[in-house]
Amino acid sequence: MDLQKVAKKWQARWDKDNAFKSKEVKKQKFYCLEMWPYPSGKMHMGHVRNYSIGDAFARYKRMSGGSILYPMGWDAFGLPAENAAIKNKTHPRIWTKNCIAQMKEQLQSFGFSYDWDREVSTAEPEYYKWNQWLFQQMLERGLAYQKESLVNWCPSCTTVLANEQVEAGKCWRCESVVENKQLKQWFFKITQYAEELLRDLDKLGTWPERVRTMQDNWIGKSQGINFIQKVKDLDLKFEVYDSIPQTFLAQTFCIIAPEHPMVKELVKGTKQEKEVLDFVETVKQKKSQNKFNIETDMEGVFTGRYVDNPFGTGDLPIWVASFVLYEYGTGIVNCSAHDERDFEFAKKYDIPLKVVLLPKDKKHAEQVQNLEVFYRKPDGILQAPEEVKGKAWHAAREQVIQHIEKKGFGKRTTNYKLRDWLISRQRYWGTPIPVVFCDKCGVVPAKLPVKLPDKAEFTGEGNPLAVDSFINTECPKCRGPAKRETDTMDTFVDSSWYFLRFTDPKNKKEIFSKDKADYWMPVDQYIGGIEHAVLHLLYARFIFKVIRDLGLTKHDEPFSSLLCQGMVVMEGAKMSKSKGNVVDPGEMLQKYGPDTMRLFILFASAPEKELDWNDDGIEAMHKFVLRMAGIKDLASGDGSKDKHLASKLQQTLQAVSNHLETFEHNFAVQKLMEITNFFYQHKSRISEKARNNSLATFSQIISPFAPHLAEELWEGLGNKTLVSLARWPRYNERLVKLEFDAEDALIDAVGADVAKVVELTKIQPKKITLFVAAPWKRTLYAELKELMKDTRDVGKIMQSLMSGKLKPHGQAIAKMVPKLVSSPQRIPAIIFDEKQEREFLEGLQLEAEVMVVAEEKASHDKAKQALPGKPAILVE
RNA sequence: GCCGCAGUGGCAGAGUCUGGCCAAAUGCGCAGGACUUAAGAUCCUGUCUCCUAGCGAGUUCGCCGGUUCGAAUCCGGCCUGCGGCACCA
Repeated sequence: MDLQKVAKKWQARWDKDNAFKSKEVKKQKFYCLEMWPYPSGKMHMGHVRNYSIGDAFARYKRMSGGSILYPMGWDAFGLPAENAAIKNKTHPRIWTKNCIAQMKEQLQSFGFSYDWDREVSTAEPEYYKWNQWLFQQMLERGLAYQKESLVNWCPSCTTVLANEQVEAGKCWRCESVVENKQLKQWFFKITQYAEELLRDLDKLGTWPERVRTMQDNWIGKSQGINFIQKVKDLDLKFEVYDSIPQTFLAQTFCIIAPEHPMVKELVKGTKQEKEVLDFVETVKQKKSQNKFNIETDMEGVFTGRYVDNPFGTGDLPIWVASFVLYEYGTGIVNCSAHDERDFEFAKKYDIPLKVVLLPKDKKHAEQVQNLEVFYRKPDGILQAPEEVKGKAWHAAREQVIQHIEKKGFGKRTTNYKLRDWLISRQRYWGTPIPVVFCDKCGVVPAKLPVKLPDKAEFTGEGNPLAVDSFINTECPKCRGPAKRETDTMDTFVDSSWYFLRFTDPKNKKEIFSKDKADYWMPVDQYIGGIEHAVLHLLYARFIFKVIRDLGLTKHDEPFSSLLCQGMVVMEGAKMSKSKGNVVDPGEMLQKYGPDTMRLFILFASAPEKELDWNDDGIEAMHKFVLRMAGIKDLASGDGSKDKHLASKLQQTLQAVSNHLETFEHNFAVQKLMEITNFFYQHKSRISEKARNNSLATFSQIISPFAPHLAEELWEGLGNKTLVSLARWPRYNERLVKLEFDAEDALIDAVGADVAKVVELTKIQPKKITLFVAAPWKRTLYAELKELMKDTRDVGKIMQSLMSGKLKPHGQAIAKMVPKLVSSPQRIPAIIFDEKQEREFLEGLQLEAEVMVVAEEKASHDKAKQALPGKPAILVE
């Protein structure tokens, strides 16, 4: 079979029949979505994996009935296109269009069952117009705002970045060291949704735990106290935030971030002014070049000012300290001996310290008291305030907070690490931020859409939008002269609501129709890389909630179920050009065809785990695909295994269905291998009729994994329809059970004739069988039935015993039996050998009634002797 | 440092939730056989150790200990590896 030809043939047929078109109909809906790609032109293995997983699931759901939405589109704005344009002296639009065309062709050659009628691209005005509309809605509601602040600047991308896009001080895209700059930028007020974003994580029970944890950490909620403090000799008040306020009475000094504007006010006119401002400059310099290192640069200067201490424990000197985070809390912190950094800082500058927390160990306590060592442990004993004296640091928290509130020192406050989302970018290839600046009217929403000007120069120097022809415009309000915003939006904004546009991609009047969105949303299954655990997945949740608050959807969360597939690696290392271990899916596709590729990628690893690519593996899978294709040509046999085949097929169907539901594709493929082997192994005992019957079901269940081969097999059986649209077969419980016939017979037999049990269990002549049943009044059959059903443990034991596979030692049985007999469950049968028998009889001391069934006269006599008065029968 | 996850045969990777049909699926690799002039492909068999070769015995699932008649599986401690966050007071 020419697999390449087969693939092309069915792709053309699907296309011609428009087979995968989705409709809003009165059926159970299912929205399956993969994180859409940035059109770089070439797919990488990660894409293939992502979409193979998604397509298998979508195809399965489609066959299971119901209406399915499975769309695809392009996250087409972004830096690579612009950089490519600069490099190749072309226009990003042209470059992107080419890339999309290439990538679409590749996607289609893999046979993914997308509804291409819904294709959208963020770089088209039809799409980004609504991006701009959304921005203006947010602007109107104060959710989009402009602010001058210290921001992350990537010198290589020549644009600012959001906090989420900085990883360990480096740009997420190009890994350049990020600098700090003071700039006026546009932000989205994601912090307004911090609490809800955190709380609703609980609704996302089917999301991977680690994604939820990562978002939880990123939002970083903490609860503590805000102290309101007054500067001595100045008419100046400020707040400090303390999330661990138990040791507040140990506070002996106060530190302020160098970036804090209050520093200037504090030192104005003092003799420290110059020294402090110089220090501030040095630290800022270091930070902006990212040369700041907490280990070596823990420095500070005294401002000459004091806090008028409200606790009555002496005034607190205010220092400017390099390590204070301006962005967190209020940027000013009260310090005590019970924080490691503060302790070290105080030691370095000889600032007095006070201790309110001591360990139980006396020697240790003395060291702490003498400030020889730093100390803070949850089980440390608080010495102050009086109200909690003697209590543990950890346990006293709530009480201390109440004390602080009662005294009026401060008030309970919640703090988040989450910062507002910086969305402006100083680049061309993105959605223009749709505002104009008018001298008269201020910031005014622009008329939509604000199209990207086609004529632009891509030199790599400066923002191509920052040219007069684009900037100069007219104010929509007063018709006077005005200037356009030249920044574009972070492309993460584009992709924060695309799943909604897919529900109504061609709408010219609205961002999407509420009815259609309400029908399809939320996305039932979302699939994509873990690298977006915080970035895209947090932004999308935020924007979705904003959209809800605009009244455009009734749901709270966009993605009810999430799967994060693992990376594709080679020999343990991430595929990268520099390592030279990149496998090109295009080449592989040429060589093996789509079915082999898809099967291999699904089989090689569980979806959420790493996938180690190896060439032998795909070669082996290719053989397997050919093997499946060859089933139909096998010589047929006498039919003695037909029933077994039917049973095996039903088992496979059941297993594959379950594995598909739970994304255990690797196991599903394994089951397909097993049954394929069965066809081959027993070909001489399978009739042609049975084989063809089975093959029909077989082609249905391989359809999500190897759709092209499935169609070919299906057609080969005389079907004119598409197997991709066939109904997923239902499994037949009775047939699944066929394999357990032997056990059923056993149970039936036991009811009729105890002796038969012995026969059925195929006991060796040398062994004896003991049935311990209490009370013996009821038939063994009833006992068995009850036991098998009601108790797991005994049921399991029963199964093991009956199949003869469990052979516990006599001693063990002796101990086990009384326990079981005295409990509501009873053990009806035990099989063991002579040696065990002896141990058993010696060890057995039970009150319950016992019946002995022995196979040999000697064993029978022995048992009777050991258990006088117990019924015993001999089976020969 | 904090949080989360994992450690099973030559390799990849099941089994762990719910203890016993577990010497442990499946695939790769390896060995032998059939077919073939041969190679490849394909098919079959074997693949922890020992032997008298068996519905045989022994030793295994990171290490140590505990619970249990019984532990890869449950509990406690330790070691190792991975991921995320990290100057958040």
